[in-house]
Amino acid sequence: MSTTHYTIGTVAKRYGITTVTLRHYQKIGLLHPSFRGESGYRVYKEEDLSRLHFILNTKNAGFTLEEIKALFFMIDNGEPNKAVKNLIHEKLKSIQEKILHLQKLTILLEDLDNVCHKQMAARDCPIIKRLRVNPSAIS
Amino acid sequence: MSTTHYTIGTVAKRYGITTVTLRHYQKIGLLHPSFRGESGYRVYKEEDLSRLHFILNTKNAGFTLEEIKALFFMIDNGEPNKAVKNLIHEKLKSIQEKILHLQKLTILLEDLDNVCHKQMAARDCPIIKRLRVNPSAIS
DNA sequence: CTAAACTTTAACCTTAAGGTTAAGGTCAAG
DNA sequence: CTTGACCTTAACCTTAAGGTTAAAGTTTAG
Repeated sequence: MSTTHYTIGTVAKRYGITTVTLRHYQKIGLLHPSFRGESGYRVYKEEDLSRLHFILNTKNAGFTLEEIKALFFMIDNGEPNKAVKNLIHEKLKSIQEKILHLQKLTILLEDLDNVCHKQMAARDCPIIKRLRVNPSAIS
Repeated sequence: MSTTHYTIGTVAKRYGITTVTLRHYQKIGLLHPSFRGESGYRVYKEEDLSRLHFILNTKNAGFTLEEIKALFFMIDNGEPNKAVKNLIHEKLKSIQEKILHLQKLTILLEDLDNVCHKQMAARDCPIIKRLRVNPSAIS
């Protein structure tokens, strides 16, 4: 039950991040160390690490730091789970849109690739001509 | 064969961009007006508009302004088309990676969504617990 | 001729998520 | 006790692609 204390560097190493990142998280109000030692050094406790876990995992799940802050707010204020689900649904929607856009780009680029022959000089390449001349070749 | 001249605002309106954008393109060396009038105003000619077409189309195709600069360099220096194709292939590869990543995220988020019930308080939500507790639940 | 609309420049702001640097204080090991 | 590793802060830099603002000069329409 010994309440273990960690300095910023120790925490950073353990989680594969940098001390700059931890200070940044503090500055934007995402993760504050439990307290400061006499020297003014940040002191992190287990519960801080748990919170950091959450942050890193959620970030990895594609949420921005701002969104994670919103999540914490919901959790701390006992808001209904519905809000959390909504956030996830919005995320899913925006991801679907991104995927769709990228798939369109893929088709376009493959198309451009096909009309183009290796030996040609770049300035004569149909890719170039097509991009240069036709205003609505690409949407 | 009248060489038509355009001011920056006219060009911007015609292409649905702003004058800021045009100045920006000039600053980064992407598009220079053919010359300046007596007043110092930028004067764009047809060939500048053609180049602008190319820029906007290519940008829409997912290339960054830096990459478009590189394309212009290839074209101007008569580099072989192979270089252009290579750029496209790299673009395609990075797009595929992005799509894959987004698809993984989708699965993860749908998974989280499913384990979560609307009525619960956010702090008790399995989503939250899962994200909080398990360091490797998310990759 | 005058007011509105347009243009010029430089310099700063924006998002996201930190990185870098400077100038200094602190802690642990030898 | 001193050296090196670690910590502090503030302030600025980074990417991408512009947006905003200010203070001034120019052009055009009524």
